Amino acid sequence: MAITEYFIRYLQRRDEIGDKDLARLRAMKTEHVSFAPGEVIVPVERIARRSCMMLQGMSARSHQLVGRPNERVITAVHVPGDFVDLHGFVLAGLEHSVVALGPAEVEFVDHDELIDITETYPHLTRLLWMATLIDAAVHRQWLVAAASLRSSAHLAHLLCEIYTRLGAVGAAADLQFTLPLLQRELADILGYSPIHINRAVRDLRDRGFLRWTGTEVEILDWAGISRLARFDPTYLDMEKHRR
Amino acid sequence: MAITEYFIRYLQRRDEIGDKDLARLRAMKTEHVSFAPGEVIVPVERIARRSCMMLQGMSARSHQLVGRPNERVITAVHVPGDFVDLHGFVLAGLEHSVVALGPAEVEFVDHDELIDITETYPHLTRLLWMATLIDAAVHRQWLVAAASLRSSAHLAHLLCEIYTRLGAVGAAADLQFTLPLLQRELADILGYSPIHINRAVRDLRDRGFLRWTGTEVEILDWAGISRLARFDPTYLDMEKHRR
DNA sequence: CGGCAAATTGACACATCTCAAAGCCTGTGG
DNA sequence: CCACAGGCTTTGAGATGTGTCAATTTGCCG
Repeated sequence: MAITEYFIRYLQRRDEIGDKDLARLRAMKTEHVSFAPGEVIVPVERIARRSCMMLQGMSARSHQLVGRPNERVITAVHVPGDFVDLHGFVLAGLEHSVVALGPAEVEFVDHDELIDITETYPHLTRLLWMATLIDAAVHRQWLVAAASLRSSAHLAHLLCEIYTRLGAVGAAADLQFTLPLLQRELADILGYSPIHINRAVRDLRDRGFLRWTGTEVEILDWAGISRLARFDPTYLDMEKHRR
Repeated sequence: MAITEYFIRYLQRRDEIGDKDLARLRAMKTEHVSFAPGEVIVPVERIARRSCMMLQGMSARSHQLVGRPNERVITAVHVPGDFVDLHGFVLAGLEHSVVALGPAEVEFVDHDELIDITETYPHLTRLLWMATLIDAAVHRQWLVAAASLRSSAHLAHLLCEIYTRLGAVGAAADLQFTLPLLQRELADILGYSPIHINRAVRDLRDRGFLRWTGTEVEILDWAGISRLARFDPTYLDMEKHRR
């Protein structure tokens, strides 16, 4: 199996990749696996031996709350092209699990491959590093959104971000996309109760910002919704730049 | 000027550093600069040419809200030993500024030094990468805390984290530390109004968890306060581990 | 001693949570 | 083809946490 072309697009959007680096990427051995909605893709573990890239569908980093077995917090959502738990390669392990949101397909990569890359391909190493830093920038933006936006605007921000990230790798266009998330999952992501999420969805619908039936979302007024969310994609670092 | 020994302690706590790597670290040229409370240490900029390490005092990553000039959100707090804006080396720039909290001293490092390290010292590179990933793990934990804790517990979590991080580099002990933060700054960090922060501080005091006068904090009941905050330092990744 | 910024307190408004119930899809089995 | 079951979505009403505004007190520094 070969590495997902989505991830190569993710990188090429942000920097030039030399022929040798590209060849090394394409030579990475990966294992393709499919998951049903809600399945655990990567469990909490102290020592990880492989990491996974998102190929189809979406996944989430899920933090179980101690002493409250029915509650969890989702701190990241991943779309095709994301190297989901690349950080598990450098950290001592993951303090969260990765779960499928809707049906999902991923490619697992052995850490042996990553060690080889970091020993011999410095520029490629910086690009992998970059991918984890963009995740961190997204975390920061979520903190900003949580502290500064009310529920409807907060939800709007998430929608703007996901659409932009899908669009960046060619997985969405024309202001339409598939969002395989239950309202309960949106609640875990944004830190509200499911009931409040429902009201926020209705609010965005009532304002004419979007159509949303089942898992299909169509944004009707991008200018309006991104203004409400104060969405500025700079943090996604999507410009080409020498790294 | 030589690199801060605090940062070396930060790394050595988490992995063995070979003699060559250590020598390379100590050979890094740095520029020592002091800042007054509230001063901008690193402005928002599209292309950074150097990064800074915290030497004394504290600093914060401050996000200015567009259209609301008097509001900001703080997404990270840095203590001695932290490589504050190392991520600016790999990203196209910073989407936030770094400001001094109280009087602060930092060491600036040219990115030329970091390029050299990433080209020639793979293990040291992974350790620098690790430092940025621990910052990201802290971001995630802040997201979890924001979504799952009420104000007093949320404030308690911040105090537990800062004390633990200070202790990890030998900058605090005996459950006492200096916290050079105004209540207004705590509000920007935790996403509450300054008035509500005040109530949370009083609550923690009233419960007998701590003494807090001016910038001096003394924790009287570590077990109690860390239970309230559901504080588990695993995310700080403070165990030795081959990276 | 005076002045100013920060910390503290009170009262009320608003956002969000919880509990409870009703409506709506979708898959399944008769 | 219909009836049912189960999970998800939607709605309502009251409780709680937090924000805002206004005023007072404290503490520091000139």
